[in-house]
Amino acid sequence: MPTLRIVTWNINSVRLRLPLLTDLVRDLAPDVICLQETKCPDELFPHEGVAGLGFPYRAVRGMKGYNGVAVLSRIPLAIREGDPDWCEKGDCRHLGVTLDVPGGLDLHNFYVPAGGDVPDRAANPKFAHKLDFLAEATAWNQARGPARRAVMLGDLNIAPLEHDVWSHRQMLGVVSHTPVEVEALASWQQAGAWHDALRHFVPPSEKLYTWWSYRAKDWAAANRGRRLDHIWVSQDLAGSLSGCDVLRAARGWAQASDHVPVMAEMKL
DNA sequence: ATGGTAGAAACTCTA
Repeated sequence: MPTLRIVTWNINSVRLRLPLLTDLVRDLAPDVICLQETKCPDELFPHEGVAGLGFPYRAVRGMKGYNGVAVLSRIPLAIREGDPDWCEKGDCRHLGVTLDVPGGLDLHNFYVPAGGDVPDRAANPKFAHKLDFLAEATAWNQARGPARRAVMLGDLNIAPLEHDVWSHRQMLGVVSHTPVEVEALASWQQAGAWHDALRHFVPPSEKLYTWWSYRAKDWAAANRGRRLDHIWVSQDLAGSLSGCDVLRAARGWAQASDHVPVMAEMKL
């Protein structure tokens, strides 16, 4: 039974942190790596460096300065055509591919808008964009029906559960954990009947973070993290899940991203 | 109520 390891990581500049991918590959041995915030136009993507790490199949969707997603794979893949241009912005926040495994496997790599600082749709256009993006994604999944043989992952910029943040009470008014965002994410998850691969293994009573702010004096001592990065699988794959990992040590690497890699393993 | 840090890019935006 072939094992498939999939990693999602908001790398926060693929060119700056290309050397850290070596450490990620060493520590997690992924078959597929999904990146967000590559901040790199496609013509400048470091293809040779990534190929040298053992990822001959790559799909990239980047732009200058902001956003950008990429899928790096040991397994052949095809870029999905016809997926939406979210909020008609052309801003490189989604890349859908089909992996060439027996039976095929759809993989959707998302970078959901962060949403700015003020959790008010009327006062803050970035928050409105985040909610609109989530509503579009929900409608998209609703129209397609429950996902089958599919993985949905990325930096979703929402920490949905009480123990996905360091203090539920103190975070209720902070963008990423407000009730309106949490409800929107739950609607999306329900629309696709997605199964949370990390919480499949880690009980909801246990704290679990994938992001720690750059602004803390000592991120590890303060440990005021949030679980913003997610891996969801379709219900038909839930029984195939065989493990997961959050590479917390990556937050302590030299020139670290503020997000750490998150891995799910399944026996296909 | 505010500022703290980081990256890309280019004198400012986004997170």
